[in-house]
Amino acid sequence: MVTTLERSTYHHGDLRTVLLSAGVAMLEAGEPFSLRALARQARVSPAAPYRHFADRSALESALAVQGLQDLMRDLTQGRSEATSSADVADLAVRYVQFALRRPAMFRLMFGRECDHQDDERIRAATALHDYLAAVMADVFPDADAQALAMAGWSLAHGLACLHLDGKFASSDQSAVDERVRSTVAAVFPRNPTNRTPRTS
Amino acid sequence: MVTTLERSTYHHGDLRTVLLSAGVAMLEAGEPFSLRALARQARVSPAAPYRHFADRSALESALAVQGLQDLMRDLTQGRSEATSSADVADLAVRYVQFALRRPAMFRLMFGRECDHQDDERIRAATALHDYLAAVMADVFPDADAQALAMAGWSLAHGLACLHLDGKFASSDQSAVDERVRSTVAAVFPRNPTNRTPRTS
DNA sequence: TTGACAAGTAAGCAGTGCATACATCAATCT
DNA sequence: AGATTGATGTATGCACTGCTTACTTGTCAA
Repeated sequence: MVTTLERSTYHHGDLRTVLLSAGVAMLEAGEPFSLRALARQARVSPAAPYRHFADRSALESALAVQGLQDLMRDLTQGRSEATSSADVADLAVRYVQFALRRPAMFRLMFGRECDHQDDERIRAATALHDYLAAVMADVFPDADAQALAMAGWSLAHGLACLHLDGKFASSDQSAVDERVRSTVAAVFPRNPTNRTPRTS
Repeated sequence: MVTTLERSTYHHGDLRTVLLSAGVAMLEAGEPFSLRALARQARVSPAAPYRHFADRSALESALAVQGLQDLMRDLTQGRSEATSSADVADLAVRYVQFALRRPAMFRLMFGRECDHQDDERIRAATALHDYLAAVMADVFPDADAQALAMAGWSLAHGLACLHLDGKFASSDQSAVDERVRSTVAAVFPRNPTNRTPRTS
């Protein structure tokens, strides 16, 4: 007997969302992530999750969507409409902070080949890219916002990965922040014209 | 019976290097990588590799060292001493090409937390960073080479990861190259003074 | 020659993803 | 009301994984 079921009803109620939130918690805690462990935590048989997710990668994809939305929230919250050159560095700092604070989730989101058929996932990733491009268009109105968005995202992503990997000594939290900020400043030009927020 | 041993000698001869090169080949081929599969390919019992590697992660670390050295070779070869701003973009292109050409190896090298005790691995990574810093010092003699090296590496790494992940449509090889080049150009300043090669 | 040691093997553990067959419940349609 | 049916969970088992322990085999040096 693999699980002692103390549940009164046969049906779980809302297994899918329970699995997802348990999965998030499991990634947060850094525990080894597996379908069986998840089922165990939900007090459900090892095969039950397959009623809600085609396979392991589908579950991972769903978790990745959650992560992308969380990341998006981290990036957007607390930012007013006014944008300056320093805001770009702030975004990078938040991005790296997310990766270091939730390494397992970050790796799940980016460290494997993802399911490109998953509409929700594509939407979440696209939203992130679009937001970045909008910020860039605000800050650098005379430059190619798409190219800058790609550069900014790539730079932040690379910083996050390399820090996660320990390629750069990441002793202190604030030290990392400072390094990210100065790295971004090294390649991103100063805000040329401090415009008012765009009206559109 | 898990393996039919047609080997004449009991001892394999040079199992360690055979395992390593078989591992590289396996990553290249995109086959699922496992210790047992490796042992199978070397026509050796599943426990034999443990004579040469403490555990799976030690083997992976050794493979990652090979990958880092290969990457270093890709980056350094064909580059003359003369350095211009475009050379920086070239390095990024080569970096991304490496990742796209050998995705499994690239993920092995960077996609997991690595063993920071492995001296050889640290040395390989440091060599890469130092090389980059030297190039930056050549191309931008008036700037902070360390910061630029970090920015350059992060940018290239981020581009590689995001392309691998399919975050940017990577239809054509040359299209990817062009995009990488333009992205780097978007944030890296033009070469201020086209100096002669440094003499030191 | 022999004894120590390195380098293999055999067998088995716990854990994994996944497939199949079966049990149970809840809602729907006569 | 009562039968049917589909969704949801269970039981069981397969092939595979990393890893450990105990054993065997060959090599080399004293």
